[in-house]
This record gives sequence, C-alpha cells and structure tokens, in this order.
Amino acid sequence: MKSMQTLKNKKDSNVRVRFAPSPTGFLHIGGARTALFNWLYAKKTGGTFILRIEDTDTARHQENTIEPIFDSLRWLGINWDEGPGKGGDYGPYRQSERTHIYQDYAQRLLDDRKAYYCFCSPEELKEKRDAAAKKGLSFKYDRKCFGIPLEESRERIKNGEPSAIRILAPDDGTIEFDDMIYGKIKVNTENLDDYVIMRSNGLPTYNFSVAVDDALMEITDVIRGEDHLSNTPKQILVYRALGFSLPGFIHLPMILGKDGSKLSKRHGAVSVGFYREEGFLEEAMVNYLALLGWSYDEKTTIFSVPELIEKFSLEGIGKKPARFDYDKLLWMNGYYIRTLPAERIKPLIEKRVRDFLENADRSRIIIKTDEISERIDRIMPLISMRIKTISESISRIYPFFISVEYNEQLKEYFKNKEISAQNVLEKTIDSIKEIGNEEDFNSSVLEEKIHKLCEDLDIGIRKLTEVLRIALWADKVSPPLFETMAILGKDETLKRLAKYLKAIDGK
RNA sequence: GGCCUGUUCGUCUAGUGGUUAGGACAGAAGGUUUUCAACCUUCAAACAGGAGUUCAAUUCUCCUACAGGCUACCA
Repeated sequence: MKSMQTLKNKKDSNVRVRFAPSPTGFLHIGGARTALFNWLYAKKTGGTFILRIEDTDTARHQENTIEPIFDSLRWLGINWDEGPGKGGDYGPYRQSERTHIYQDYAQRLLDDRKAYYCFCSPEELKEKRDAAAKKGLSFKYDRKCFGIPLEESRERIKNGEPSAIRILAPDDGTIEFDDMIYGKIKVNTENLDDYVIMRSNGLPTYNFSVAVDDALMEITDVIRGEDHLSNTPKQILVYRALGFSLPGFIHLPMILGKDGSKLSKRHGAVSVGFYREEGFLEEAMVNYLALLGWSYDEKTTIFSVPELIEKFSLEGIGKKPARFDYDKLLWMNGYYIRTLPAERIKPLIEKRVRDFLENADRSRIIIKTDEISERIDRIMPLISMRIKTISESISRIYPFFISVEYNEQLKEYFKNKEISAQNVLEKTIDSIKEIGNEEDFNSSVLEEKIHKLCEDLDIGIRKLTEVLRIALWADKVSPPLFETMAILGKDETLKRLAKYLKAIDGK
C-alpha cells in the first residue's frame, strides 16, 4: 500500500468516501442518491471519491452488468477519483479481484480463533431455521462446528469436504457506534450470531468484504443507505476482530415508492438510465435526488451542481424516509428545460428529431436535412416552456417536419358549428396570399392580417384560430399559431389550409 | 417473531420550550392569453395517538399505533 503522501498532494483533505454498487445491470435511484451524497461530500471537503464494485456473488453477476452503472454515474456527472478505469493506490477496486485479500484476513481470524470452519450444509441450516421459525423463535447459529479443532477442520477440508468460515460473535457485551444521522446505536451482541464470512466457494460475504475493504481502502466516512444500519454491528465485529479502527457512519434515509413501500420495479422506473432515455436532464435529476433526504434551508429548491457542492452538508440530512415523487421530478425537469440556455437543450431535441425522421415515412417529410438545425433553433423558444421532458418534444413539434393528416373527427369537427370553416379557410388563404415575399411572412405580419380578417368577418379570434390550428396542426393544441405559420413558411402554410379545406369538403 | 430505525400539509421539507408552524410540487380559484403551456395573484392543506416533565409542549421523556430495514454460504 502506498503512503497517503501522494494523495495528500492531490487532495486538500483526508476524507475518503466510496460508492460501492453491486453489478445489477442498472443504477438504481437509491444508489444514485447514495453516490451523489458521497460525491458531494468528497467535493465539499476536497476529499477522494472512490468507486468500488461489490461483485462477490459470482452466481448473480455477469460482466456486462456493470457498464450501465458507470454510464449512469458519468451521465450524472459523478466521476470517481479512484476505481475501475481510474486506478488508485488502494486497488484492485473490484471485490472479485480481491479474493486473496479476504482469504488472507479470514485466515488470520481462523488462527486467532476469532473465526472457525463450519461444515454444516445449507440444507441442514435451512431445516434448523425453518424449525425455529415454526416455533416462533429467532434462529441463531448453534455453533455446532465451533468445537471442531482447527487441525481436524483442515484435514476434512483436504479431504474435499465443503466448508464455510464463520466469525465468532462475542456472547455478551454491546456493540456501540455513533451514526452521524441516527445518533448512538447500541446492540447487544447476543442478538448477533456467528455469521458466515467466507462461503464454501472461497468467496467472502458482503458484511466481511465491505468491512475489510473499507478499512484497507482507508475510507474515513461510510455514507450509505439506512438499510445498512442493521448490518453495521456485524461489520464492527470484523473491525474489532481484525483490529481496524472504525470509520464514521452516515446512514441515509431510504427512498420509498409513491405508496411508501420500498422503491421497486412495480413503482415504475427505478433505474437512472430510464430517466435519461425518457428525456430527463442530468441537472434536474441531480437536483431532485439531492433533495431526497437533504435540504439546505426553508425555501431553496433549485440548486446547480456548484451550488450543491458549496451548500451540501451532512447536517442537512434528515432521518425520515422519503417517497420518490415523479411529479415533482417532472416539474423540476420542465423548469430546467425552460431555464437552461437553448444551446444546452437543442442538441437533445435535435437528436430526437433526427431519430424521428429516420423512421418517418419519407414521402411525408417536408424539410431538407440541412435545414433541420436552423428550424429547431426557431422552434425552441416556442416549446421550451411547454415540455417537461425531452422525449415529449417530438409529439409537440413533429408537424414542423412532416406533413399532417386529419382523422375523421377533425374532418367533421366544424360540421355543425355556427362558423363556416370553409369560409374562414378561403378568406385566410386569400389574405395570406397578399403577403409578399417569404421575408414578410413573419409572425407579426401574420398576426396583423389575421386580426384584420377577424374584424372583416366579424368573428372572434378564438373561433378563427381554432379553424386554422386544426388545419395547420391536425390538433386542437399547437404551438403559438402565428409563429408556427412563419416557421412552416408560406408555401406549407397555404398547402395545409388548402388540404384541410379539401378534407372537409362536403362534410 | 427478534433486533434496529423513523413519524410536521397528499408529497419533499423548514422550524422553535411560548411562531399567524414557513417554502416547493401536486390541487382549487382568478388574472394574462390565438389553443396548450409558461407566468402572476389568491385559496385550501400538517405537528400520528396517549401519558409524563414544565408556567408553557409540535419541540424533551416514556408507551402505543403505524411504517421501513436487518434477521442468507444476496448486496
């Protein structure tokens, strides 16, 4: 292990925190929040943020299940100072590559009689557990294998008998630690049993590997979900047995689903990747996540990342579990879409538009490829305050790029209305034709024309625009009409008015 | 079942031994308006329950209820 000196040169503090996901194929909302808080704390203190992969369960983890987690972290802007792909003086950073380390430390425990081999089969244990449950008792390992002399155990292992290693939990006494959020936690050791630290396949279990790694990686503050609060005493057993000193513990309140139960797939999307695909901005995601269990003052809800780094503090973390409120996230995303500079949002929309056109009926496309970018520039101010996600943008603006079709309902929409849609369309066409060149075909000229037309026809502007809106947009809702016409251009505008006129002919 | 933890508007939360208990989302009403949004104004909305400590408890203590977590050779 290298000295801290090299790190101290790079960092302003000794704070070392880590995010330790297990490769599940995606980054969970709760995990993202944990990662964010660790990262913010590191940034705030000038400390080091470490990424460690907890992949000790080979049965469940395949290699490619970690990449999406890296992607999501990077997307959120949570980059790590040490970890996979980054290196560091405390590696390797995948637990699957640290097996020999756990075996070594387990061996020390064995030699010190602080751990012992266990030959009980999983089936046998399950039976005992079930029997205890049936009697309404809590199961605690009966130390059946504790008495087996080490030499005999080694002999049996040499003969091929499968064995696990259990840590010896003290019979009496208490484990006590200070959680920075939840305060003093005290547990009587009689509630702890001799749990397995090394499986029969030679790999460590979570509570062992996490303690060994946090100690060896010199983690100063363990920031993780409250679901680990109950595991902490078990890990402290390891720290004690191995003579490691304790890090600070900061347990974050859980994130629950809308109904108050643990956030899971049935609550809808729980992966960060989903929100990214849905068109949520990382700014909104980070801001929202930061507010789940943390708050700064009584009024501020919008925080940029630099502001979060500046204002974040462990003291602001609450202890009450928070429900994940999709509506508020949506609102916040909409807020960022309409507030952030257009150049930040435009590429995201442009990508969606190009993907959309890629799959669109070519005969309906009304725009040249090299005109898309400029058109989006003009559309942006019309929709930025109307969408809450980027993915939603397509449904709002596609008629700017492909021709419209009217369904039966729209064709008959004005059938028995007091106004004559035919008349409105014809008069509008005449009026618009009067506008000279394309340059004059702008929203203010159009607005003037249409208002004048209303007067001439003695008809309310709402009535008139309703007709035009359906004709131009094939919908009862559209971006502001005059701007829309200007963007579509004179030809396309006239084409659509005529098309709708024809569509309602005889209706 | 055992152990651990939590409980302020529907939701995220601020807050204090004496406050009109504050903000944000969502909701309602109104304004603005070419639709829809956005924006502005206003309204409604909370200290889980019960004891105790105290001159005074939402705030401190205990109990109950409810909720969540852990209780695996998962993490």
